[in-house]
Amino acid sequence: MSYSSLESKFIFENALISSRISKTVDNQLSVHGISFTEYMIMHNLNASALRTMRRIEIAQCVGISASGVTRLIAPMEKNGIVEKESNPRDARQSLVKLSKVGERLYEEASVSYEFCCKSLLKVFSNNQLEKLIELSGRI
Amino acid sequence: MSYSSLESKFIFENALISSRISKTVDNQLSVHGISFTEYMIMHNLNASALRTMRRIEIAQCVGISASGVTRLIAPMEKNGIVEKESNPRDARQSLVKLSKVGERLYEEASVSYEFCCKSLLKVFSNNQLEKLIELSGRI
DNA sequence: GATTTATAGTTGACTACTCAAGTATTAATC
DNA sequence: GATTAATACTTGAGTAGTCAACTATAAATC
Repeated sequence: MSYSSLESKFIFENALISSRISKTVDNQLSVHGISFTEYMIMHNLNASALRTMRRIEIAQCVGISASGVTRLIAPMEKNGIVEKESNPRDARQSLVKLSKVGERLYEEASVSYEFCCKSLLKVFSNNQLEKLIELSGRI
Repeated sequence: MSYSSLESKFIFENALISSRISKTVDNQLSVHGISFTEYMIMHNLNASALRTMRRIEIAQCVGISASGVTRLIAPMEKNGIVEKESNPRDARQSLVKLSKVGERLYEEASVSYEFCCKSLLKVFSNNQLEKLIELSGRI
């Protein structure tokens, strides 16, 4: 395959690689009944103060739109993974909180997720991984 | 944000970065009326012998399923970008050929694509890009 | 050469989003 | 303090795929 530049080559290959990665992760997480995006949300909720975030914050840190969050959170709430809370200071906001059930599910799924990440990246040394993270972080 | 390992950190960040990249590219290509995936298909068709490929080959080199190709190619055919051909040796196959119109559209879109890639990756030297391509190629 | 198995592609039903427009509320401005 | 502008979120309609089941054809096997 011919490329006009290194840049276009990287963009092409990155698209292929990351689609393969997210399919693998999705597949691995499906035994817990959740998607990669849902796992990312749970990860961010778990790491935040009070395990609570605003919907717009969630959108930003998983890279989807506000309406994407609305549609994604609805079934998670129905399944008891997250709970809806309101901010008494601002009635526009609808806060999302990781429930006890969600916390346990997150911990279980994390085992699969970690395993999956390690096996996807097993060819790399820690040094190489750090280099890769540093480089791609600049994009 | 806390991560359990370098591996999981990379997988998370890669997902965010590549979603941002493909949104940017999609946006840039939208002035030509095509998506990133369509551009990738045209790129592969243009690079192949006789500018013709089987649908399964297309699926593999852009990372989508066979049915995804069917649905993606249909409107491209309607718009005259590609043409359907058949293989006299194997009646199951339905070949896809880049038309003259498609070829010109590809060349025009390539200008935008190249520009977009370069501006996304302008922080990197050629050496760094090669390192990045080499490293991520191992995944 | 009939049957069984594999391959190429399509279709229906679904998921996971997107954008544009709308509602509700808060903040800024006059 | 009324009006305007901005923010937070939801909703309807649409896009870009997925998977499982199907049809058609070709290749392998008996």
